[in-house]
Amino acid sequence: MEEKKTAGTQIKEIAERLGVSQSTVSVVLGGRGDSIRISKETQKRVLDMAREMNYRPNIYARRLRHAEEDVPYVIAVFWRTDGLNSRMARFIRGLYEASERKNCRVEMVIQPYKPGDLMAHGDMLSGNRISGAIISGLTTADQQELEKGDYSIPIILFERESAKFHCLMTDTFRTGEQCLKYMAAPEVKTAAFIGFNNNNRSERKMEAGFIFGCRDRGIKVREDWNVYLEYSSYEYGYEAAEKVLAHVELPSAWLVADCRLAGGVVDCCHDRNLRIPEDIRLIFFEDSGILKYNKPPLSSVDVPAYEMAETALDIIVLAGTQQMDIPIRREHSPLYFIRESSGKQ
Amino acid sequence: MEEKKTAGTQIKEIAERLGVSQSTVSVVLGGRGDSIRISKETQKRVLDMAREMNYRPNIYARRLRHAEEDVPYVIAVFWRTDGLNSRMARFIRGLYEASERKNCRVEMVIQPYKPGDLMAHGDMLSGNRISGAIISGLTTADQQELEKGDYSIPIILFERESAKFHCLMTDTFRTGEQCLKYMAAPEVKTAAFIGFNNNNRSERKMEAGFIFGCRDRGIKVREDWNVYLEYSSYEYGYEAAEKVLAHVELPSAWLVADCRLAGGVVDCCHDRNLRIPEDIRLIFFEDSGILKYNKPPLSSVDVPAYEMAETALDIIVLAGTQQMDIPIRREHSPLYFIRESSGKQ
DNA sequence: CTGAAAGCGCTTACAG
DNA sequence: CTGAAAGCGCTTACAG
Repeated sequence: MEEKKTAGTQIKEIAERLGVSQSTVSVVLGGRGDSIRISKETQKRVLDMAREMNYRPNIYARRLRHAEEDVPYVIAVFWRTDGLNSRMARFIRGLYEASERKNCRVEMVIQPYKPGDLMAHGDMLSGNRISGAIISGLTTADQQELEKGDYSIPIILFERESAKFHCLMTDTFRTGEQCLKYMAAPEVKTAAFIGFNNNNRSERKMEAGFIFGCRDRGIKVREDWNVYLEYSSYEYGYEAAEKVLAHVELPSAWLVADCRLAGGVVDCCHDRNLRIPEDIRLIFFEDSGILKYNKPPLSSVDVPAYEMAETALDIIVLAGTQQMDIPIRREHSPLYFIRESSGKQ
Repeated sequence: MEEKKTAGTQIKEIAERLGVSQSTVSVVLGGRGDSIRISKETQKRVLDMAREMNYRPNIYARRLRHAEEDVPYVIAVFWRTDGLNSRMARFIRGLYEASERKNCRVEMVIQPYKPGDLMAHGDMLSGNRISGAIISGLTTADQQELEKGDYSIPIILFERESAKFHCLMTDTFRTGEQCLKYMAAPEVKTAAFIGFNNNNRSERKMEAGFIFGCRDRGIKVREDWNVYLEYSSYEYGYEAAEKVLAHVELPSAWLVADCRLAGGVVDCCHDRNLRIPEDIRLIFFEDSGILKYNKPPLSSVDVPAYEMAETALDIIVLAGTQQMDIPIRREHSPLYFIRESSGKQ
């Protein structure tokens, strides 16, 4: 009465209904019915009943039973569905190779989530179901919900500030300054930042660093020249470039917060007969394959996914034994890919 | 004596060494020492011993203990480390969204592997540790090793033929024919295929389809015009284009087996003052972001990762209850992205 | 050919 | 504040 049963069917139930023993059911369901010489008829009855009762084996019970020699770290990687791109793949690779270098077994569970709906997978984070979690692409709302919970596993946020969880980030303020530095030149008169509406602190700091860099160098930049977009696409990039061009004086230096805007930005400049980098200097955030082989090659700056993966693994391993009351906060330097579009050095 | 113990430390051992009970150790290690009011001293002793003995909790035991209401399918996705790109991310997304549509819980474990070394992770496939496996990027050698084993879970190969495992593929012969059809025109005189050395049947069939299509239309194509590369990169693409250009008569139509060659191929044509598509028509295999925004936009054909993910999930769910003696083989139609580079339709 | 029982490693009432 | 015991769902010797 009191005791709640699990929702799913278990082997025991199948056995009871059929009036056979658990082992018989287990063996048949495990595909070893023939080798153990269970009668064909019994096998069929078991299989039919399993189907009828919609039986699904509990993988965790099986694994426990098999008692693996070397228990792996089970690491959940939460990634936004709209960010499932090559950067995610790079991160996975980084995590894999870090685990090889450290010679520790890792099982990577990738858990996509819809922005704003992270907590739909909240049960994964509680009850010690995993060794640790890495969460990327968090929105402010998701983070608020997340912070409400109480977790006993290490949780690592990417590019987000938190007093409660471990944070791995790039120093974006400095990145903004540095990007301006790469593009600055005596002839550069104005600058602009093309970013997003979504209230992301990390990006704001990049913008701030960029603007302060401009101030230091006497390059004009005004908040109302900057453009804030809803979304990243070719079309938005084109439109953003048009808007900026309505204001800035040439030559100008632009820091663009997402490489998926690159095609549109570059084409707009081209359509207006503006030369890159002579008239417009450009650096994009995130280094995708489109940039390097553009004419001219486009400069970019990217998150060091590879190193961040290694640090994340370090934290999870450490948290395995250490009691970590104070969350770790680590800033990595970004990766700069300086090519022609930002002007000659 | 007989009985083998697991390699790792268990809570029981810690408790024995410390002369306390398992529950005490469990509670402290679970981070609930304070709320259960275990003395600070005991807590410290437990924590220290756990560290000393290098204790790592068995996640599977924990999960079993928590007896989740709804047991998920645990699906391992094997992916080659050198192929961890946006296509993998797209596939993960396809699998995730398919699981949502079907309303069935899926835990995706992504297991990167080095080509030629798949079986280093072979234990994951045996002993019913997972509900099913999807293997992408298999080399011939890896497949041979794989076929030797005996598995009771559904294993699904991507773009590989097998009599033993389920196979999800695109009809590449037809793809080759179809690509030629898109590029064929009265003025096209010759054609060439740029591919790889690696003996991949799927690609060979694409080449064959392409060549037979040429034959049907009286377009000249000779095996020694075709180029087979070691690797995919800008440089190899450039080099390949140079080699082909030493032979073919213009205008010509090329089917190029990997989009990462695109930059080099396009630049080589450009450097020789050849126009796309007037002099050279091009279609690439795999649709990456570089293609669409090239000048001119490049045509491509790609694997329908999204649909394949859905079919893969179907198979795994089906195999959960059904005894599937005969492996399923399913051919999906590829996705064509026909743009300017293949000539006007 | 089939069944009863042990046990994988953990957590959690419950009793003291 | 701590310990003994039950049990999560499964598989596998072992005995019949």
